[in-house]
Amino acid sequence: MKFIPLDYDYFDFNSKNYIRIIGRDDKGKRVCVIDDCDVYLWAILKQDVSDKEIQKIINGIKHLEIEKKERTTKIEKIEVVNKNFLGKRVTALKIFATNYKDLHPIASELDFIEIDKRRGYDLGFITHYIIEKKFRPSVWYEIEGDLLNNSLEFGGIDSALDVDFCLKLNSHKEILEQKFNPKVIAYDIETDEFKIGEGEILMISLVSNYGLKKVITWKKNEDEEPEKAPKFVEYVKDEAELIEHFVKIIRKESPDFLVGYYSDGFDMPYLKSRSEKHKVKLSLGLDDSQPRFTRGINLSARTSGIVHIDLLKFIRTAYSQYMQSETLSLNEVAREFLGDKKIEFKHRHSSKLKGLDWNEYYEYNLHDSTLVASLFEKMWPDILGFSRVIQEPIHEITRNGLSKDVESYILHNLEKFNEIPEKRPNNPDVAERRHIEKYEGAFVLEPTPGLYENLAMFDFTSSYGSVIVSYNLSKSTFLGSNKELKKIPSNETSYSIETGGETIYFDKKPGFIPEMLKQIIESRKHYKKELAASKTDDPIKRARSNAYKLLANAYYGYQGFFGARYYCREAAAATAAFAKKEIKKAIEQIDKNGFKTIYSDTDSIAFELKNKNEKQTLEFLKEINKTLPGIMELELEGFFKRGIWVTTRAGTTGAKKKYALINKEGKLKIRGFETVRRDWCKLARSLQNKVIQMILSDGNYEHALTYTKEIITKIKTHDVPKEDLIIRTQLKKPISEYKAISPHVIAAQKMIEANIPISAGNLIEYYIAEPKDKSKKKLVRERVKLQIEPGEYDIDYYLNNQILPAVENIFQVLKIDIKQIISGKTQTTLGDF
DNA sequence: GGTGGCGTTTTACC
DNA sequence: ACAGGTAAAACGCCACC
Repeated sequence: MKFIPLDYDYFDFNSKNYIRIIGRDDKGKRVCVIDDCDVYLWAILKQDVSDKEIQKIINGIKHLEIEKKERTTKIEKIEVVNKNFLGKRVTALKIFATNYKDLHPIASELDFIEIDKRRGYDLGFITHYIIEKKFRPSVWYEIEGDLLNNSLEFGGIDSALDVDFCLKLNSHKEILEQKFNPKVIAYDIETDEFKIGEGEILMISLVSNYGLKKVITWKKNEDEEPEKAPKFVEYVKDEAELIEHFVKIIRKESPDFLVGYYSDGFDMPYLKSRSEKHKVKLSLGLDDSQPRFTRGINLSARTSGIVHIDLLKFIRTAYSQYMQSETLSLNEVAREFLGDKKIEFKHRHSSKLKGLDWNEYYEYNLHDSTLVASLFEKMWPDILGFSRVIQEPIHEITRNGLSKDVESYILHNLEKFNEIPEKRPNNPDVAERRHIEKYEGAFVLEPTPGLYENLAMFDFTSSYGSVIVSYNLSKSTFLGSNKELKKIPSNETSYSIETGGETIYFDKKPGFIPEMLKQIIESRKHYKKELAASKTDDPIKRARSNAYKLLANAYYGYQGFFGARYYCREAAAATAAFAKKEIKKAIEQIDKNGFKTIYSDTDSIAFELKNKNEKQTLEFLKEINKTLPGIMELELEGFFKRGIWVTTRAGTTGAKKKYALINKEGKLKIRGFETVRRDWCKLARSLQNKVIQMILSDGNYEHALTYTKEIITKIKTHDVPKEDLIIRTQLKKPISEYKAISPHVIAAQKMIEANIPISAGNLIEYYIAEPKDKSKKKLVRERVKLQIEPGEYDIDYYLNNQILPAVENIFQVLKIDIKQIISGKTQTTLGDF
């Protein structure tokens, strides 16, 4: 039969590990596949251990047993194998045992002096299985096996599972490109208290991608006539019945994916807590099991056989760095991806709702699930693509961070290099790495403030990634520094770079990490090209391209990340240093060839064309690319009609990471300015945006100045609506942990006093109000008010701390002193002094 | 007890 | 739990009057 594996789980039977995969066949039937695989770990031997000694070790460990309450784990066999570890040839013992969970204690028992390292016991059984059997998630297979039909094998697993077929796998063969339309249900709960354990679940909405659309609720107002409720509403008796009914629907529909938004942290734990309270079973699993929660700071909820997805988590790692949205609220994310938005609904406690208010509430609840379902449809190609590229199941792919994604990719590709996996760092290792001094990072050129015309911008494609590949920078290729090496490696065989006052060396013989990254970058290029060439958009190909792009961009950060298996601070430092060297070289070339560099940051260079035209610039680009090392490549980011760079607030130097460009079509590219910062009020941001836009399109300040004066007048006459003055700042940690009590901390305290639940991660909104007593209240935080608090805004604050700083430096480039205009004085020229 | 100056903390961006 | 670089606001603290 044809089969696509979706949900991976494992169980023990007769003390051995079995994998249980649930997926679908091509007819849409639910299928469960049982399989097992070799379980082993590696003991890497020291160099030149004799055969006799090896035999002695084997004899010493082959009778090793790990006694556990529920099982005894034994060594099954031991092989001697030639492998690579961190690029070096090693002889290793492949020690097969009966249970993966006991590999760690076995490793601890291997205390022979000839054994150098123990590896391969900390991958997690599912990852180990996928590597071992190459039965990869989210890919179609032609499979063959023995049907289990009320069989007693595996403790009667098939009869306990709610699937159409259950079989023991004999063989599997990948099939190319077969379409898969998953069955998806999005869900969302509404409660009358936000805190888990303190309120009741009022209603649950369910929306599928095949027509299901429901709100289940036990809340109806007595004076409401039920026939007036929308058709999609289904009433139940009470909260307990609500949960039972929800479970019944999910189990009956048996979707592949149950999708929520922040559902790992809210909906699922809430459901669990309420079901415990009412002593009803939340048996969402196909094996009748309840959701399992992984402990740790970040809750994650796993339902057996039905993959539970918290879309928020996937969005955070896969998209957020490329998104415009300032928060990851469902509302804003839906607006960005779907152009849709949440139905406005003022949340009130359920006791305050009456009559037809409830209908609005139902609609609102349903709409949230509709949004989640649509978002899922949009993101599904990426989820599938990520799962296939990284080779981890969808449950993991949708929750992992970038470092985990990179690491999984590496682990699943080690075999091509005959590599034994490196271990996870232990706590002392991590602690030590975290305390190592930071290394020097990117190069940022200080711009000369001014208004420039006729510009171009180049940037390095996958900059750091291409440096890692071109200079072969990784843990396994790092040779050491001049301070510790007895013999300095030659230029023929190594790359060298200065960083932190020493010279460090990397082998030229390609290492497996740069080689893998090279593959990633090439694949990305390949898919991108294919996409550009085809007339129709292929979401699956686009997704693959996206996955490779994300991986390529995260590799550098991964090597410098303290939690990484393949952590290598030197490789990360060298990457930054080589990138710096290359971009400086490129700037030199640009200036030597008749252009004039204005600004550069990390991997991009903005310059004036001067007397050259666009065609000549592109020809120059081709030429410079011929001189770049390895796979490094510059590309054109764009041509621009005009651009502005300003001074810092202190006014003495050019401000870095802050500029605005406009192209011939009038499209703006604004970086770093307050316009793009969410912790500035709307008024200041939109004014700055307008001013930038007017100056860049006109090339002079007349319109911008007139407009600014209008805004100033509005502020002075208290004519600005409060919502335009709201400042939004994220609360990054619990209130008690703040050493400096800034305005947003005060606002957060006020919210708690007003019974508005907030916690770390929330956006805090407030405005600065006029002080009652003008003489006192010097500090900004003493004038903080929440939007719901009555009061007038503080004119001085908004003029001097929001409006003025937003436009001052921009006008200053055009020699206009906006400060004088704000303070109401007439313009003075130097001549007046 | 207020003020100026400078360092520190904090956020958000590149 | 990817990295470092940078601007800027506001607080915190101390010397000083």
